Amino acid sequence: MPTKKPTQRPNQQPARESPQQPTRKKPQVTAAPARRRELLDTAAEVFAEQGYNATTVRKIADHAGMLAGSLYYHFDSKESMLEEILRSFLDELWGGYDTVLEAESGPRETLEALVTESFREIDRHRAAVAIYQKESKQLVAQERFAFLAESQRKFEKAWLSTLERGVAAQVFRADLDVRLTYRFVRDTVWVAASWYRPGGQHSPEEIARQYLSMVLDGIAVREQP
Amino acid sequence: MPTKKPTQRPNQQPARESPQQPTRKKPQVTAAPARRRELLDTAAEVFAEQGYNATTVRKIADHAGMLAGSLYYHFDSKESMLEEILRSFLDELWGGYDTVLEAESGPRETLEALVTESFREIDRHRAAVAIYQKESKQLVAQERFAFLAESQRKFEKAWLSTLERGVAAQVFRADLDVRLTYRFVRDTVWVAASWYRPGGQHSPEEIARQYLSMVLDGIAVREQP
DNA sequence: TAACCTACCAAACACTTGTTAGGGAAGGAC
DNA sequence: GTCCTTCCCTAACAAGTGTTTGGTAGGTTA
Repeated sequence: MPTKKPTQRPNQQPARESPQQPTRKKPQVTAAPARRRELLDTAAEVFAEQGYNATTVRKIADHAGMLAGSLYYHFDSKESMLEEILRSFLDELWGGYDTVLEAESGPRETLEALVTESFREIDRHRAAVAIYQKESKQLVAQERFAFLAESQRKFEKAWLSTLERGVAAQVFRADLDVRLTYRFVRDTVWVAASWYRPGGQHSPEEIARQYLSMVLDGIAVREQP
Repeated sequence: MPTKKPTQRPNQQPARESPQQPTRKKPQVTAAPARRRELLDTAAEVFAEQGYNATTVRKIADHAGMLAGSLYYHFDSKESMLEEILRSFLDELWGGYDTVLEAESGPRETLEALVTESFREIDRHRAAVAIYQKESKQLVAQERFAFLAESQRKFEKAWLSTLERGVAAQVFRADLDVRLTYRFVRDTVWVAASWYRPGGQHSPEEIARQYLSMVLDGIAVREQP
């Protein structure tokens, strides 16, 4: 009664380059990643829109055109979907961040690059970012999501050290509480994921430019000589 | 911490013959507000900490030292608790905002007053603000929570007009997208509820002061002799 | 004294939740 | 053809969900 017509989709390649062990019924981790990613993407959309707890596996299955039980052919559990979504997002995020940090530019250039990179990630992983924002606080308590805490520590260290370098180099103001500034910049950037829509009138780089202009120079008109 | 699980499978059919009886007294709306507020406060804490959907009425009852069913002596439903929490918060918020707006000060003073008032509300209604931040987006769709949408419109109007007045008066920069600036300021302020803890080392006014300093003047050092 | 009200408990109810077994259609491999 | 793998469906399960009903201890009033 509550089920819809399952949509048949033209199948793709049966990529099979690695002969499986005789272990039965566990294709989840090694199966063809195409359909897997597809399902994870739709799951991420629903998670982001309705919240993780309010999202039932039946809703995800609906959006994917299949039934709830069928999801368990691809994934171990609802929670493992969430974990994989967040993991792959953080992996890519840190790929970009590490590149920026290893460049060892000046503090202002580093901050600009971090902000720009962040908006690019929001552009590419809008759903994952929204989920991260909403749920990470409750998830870090679980052992399974301990990698979130580690990421947060790295994150804080990267931003704080950049800000402190800037204060030392006298390019950032010294009269501000650095931790407050950190939270200010961090939140300012990431909250954008809640309203940002890819394909809008502003590119990620353009948004980053304006945000940086506000954060660095403020919104007040400067007194001119 | 007594936890029982009396769930049973087999069906039962107890005698049930309760015809039209005089409707039971429903003191929910008119009862002594003391206990009511007490329960709403603990409910708000749990909602804020665990998220509305992840919070069961049994958890709320646990925190209040009673059983789940007993909550229904005071409230109609779980949802009505949420509604009352958000309603009373918004009522007080607009009490403060309207006072600021009716003063009709200059744009910069108005913005400063709005930000300061916002941090005061975060200080007084931390839980409600956190709930509002997390859940309002999904709630506005429901007719019951239409008052959230109305509040958002008023909110946006108040901030946007203040910013536009400031641009016209040449106290705020004209080269920025006003809507982007609005979201920037709005998010910057309210996200603070996610990490702010009352009784910390910074008073709401002090936090407002530093935030305003960053938003208005930026975090970069100004070039000055 | 009895009647009444307040604020709770105890126990269930109907429904939803994530999850699991078993099965089967489609298609390539042999 | 037969075998095997992939991918999904049908149909249930047990635990958990918000909520309702009836009852009751203790205080207040008549």
